[in-house]
Amino acid sequence: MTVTAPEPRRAGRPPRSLLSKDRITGAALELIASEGYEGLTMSAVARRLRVAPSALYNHAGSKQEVLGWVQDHVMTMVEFDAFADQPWDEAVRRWAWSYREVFARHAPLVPVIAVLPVTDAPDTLRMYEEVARGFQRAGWPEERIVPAIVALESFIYGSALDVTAPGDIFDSGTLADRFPVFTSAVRSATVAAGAESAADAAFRAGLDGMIAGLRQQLAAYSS
Amino acid sequence: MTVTAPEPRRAGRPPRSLLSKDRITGAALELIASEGYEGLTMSAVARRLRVAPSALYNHAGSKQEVLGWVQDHVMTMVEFDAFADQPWDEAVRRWAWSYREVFARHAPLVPVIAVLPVTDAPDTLRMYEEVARGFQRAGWPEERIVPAIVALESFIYGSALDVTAPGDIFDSGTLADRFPVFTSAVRSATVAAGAESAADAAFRAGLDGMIAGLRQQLAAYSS
DNA sequence: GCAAAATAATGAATGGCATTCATTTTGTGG
DNA sequence: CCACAAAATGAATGCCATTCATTATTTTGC
Repeated sequence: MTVTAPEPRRAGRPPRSLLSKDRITGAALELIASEGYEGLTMSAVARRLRVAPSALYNHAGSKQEVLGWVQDHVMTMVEFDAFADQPWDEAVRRWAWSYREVFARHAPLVPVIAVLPVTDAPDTLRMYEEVARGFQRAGWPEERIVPAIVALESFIYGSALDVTAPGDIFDSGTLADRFPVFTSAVRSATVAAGAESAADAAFRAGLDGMIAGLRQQLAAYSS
Repeated sequence: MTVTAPEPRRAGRPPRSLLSKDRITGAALELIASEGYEGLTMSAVARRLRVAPSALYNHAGSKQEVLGWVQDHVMTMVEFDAFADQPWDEAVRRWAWSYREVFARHAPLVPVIAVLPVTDAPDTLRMYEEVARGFQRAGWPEERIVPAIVALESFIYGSALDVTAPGDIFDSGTLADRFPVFTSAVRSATVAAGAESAADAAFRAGLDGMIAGLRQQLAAYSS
């Protein structure tokens, strides 16, 4: 009985194309899930697709571009359906919590987003469209919608990074006695947080605050 | 007349130490100022200090550690003196604007901060101490101070990233007609922003909102 | 005061990375 | 059917952080 040989592929265009934007994105996502972002290299993606690294460059111009595809896919995991049937406050709250959770698991994407235009990211645009409609329905004047969304997003991205921080990030160590107020406040907050993580407590406080503050701006505008 | 030869240094410990934490940090900061963060490599730092790259590793364990030193220095550029003599709202506002401006010029540090403990960053701790005191003086209960600061910081970091985004980041391109509400809102916001950048408008809206929302939480707590 | 150890430099690797290029093969449109 | 585009291989490039053996100097312990 003969085992089918590994049979390394010869050079030259294969009968049927081995790669595509979707296949590359899929392999990248699998890799991220199993190895994390440190494991996301062009070589690793190629290996997973049983292809030479250089083959990827027939489909993607750069690793950055692949990251852009990943990013657009990750955006589909953010839940924004609450905007369809919930009051504005509640919809924003659910959207924001989901958004943060997704990007906390994809923190290395956060700095990428800032640089990446949304132009070729249809799924990302779909989310923005729905969110903008939710704001509109709640009575937001058109020119204030985008600033409000951007402000919320900025908070969400920053908070997603905060989730990945080590729990003892504020440990002042040997310098504690030089900074008594802060040191005591950190201890006190840790105790008060209880089961909830410090990051969750901060996100809750900030999000509720921002929603209240934005609603207040809206009310001021309406009157 | 003889020119003093370049005289390459021989191997072996030099009479007087050429490197130190401060000198390395200084060289890194100069490099960042002139070349940006892409130019910040261990080789470039070494070149600027007229030293072999490997010499740096007698003083820093890794590039990450150097980045930590840079980060602590950058933190000293954030202005927080308003907490000494201004009402809470105004002090927070000034601190936040300054904080965002500094880190917009050092955006690549933002993801680093999230991971980096504050333990060995005395200047960073100095800022936190002063800010915490400001909150305390304004009547904040001890256990709510840190979550509020973290929430503000998260927003600030996210907004600093937003500043570096290209102006047309929300250009929906050929897909515009599929997302009419969002597309129109983007246009409308751009017009309304006028001279002010879109990022500034969003930051203003978000910051004012969050300050108002936090103040409201404080009031609810006090009563 | 002297030997041993710690310190701090050089210079030569190492291995990983994204990316480019010449080459080969195959599919496709005029 | 033929030229050209598309899609693969494999070799090479250059950059990067980091390690290690080596050397010279200072510091420290006896």
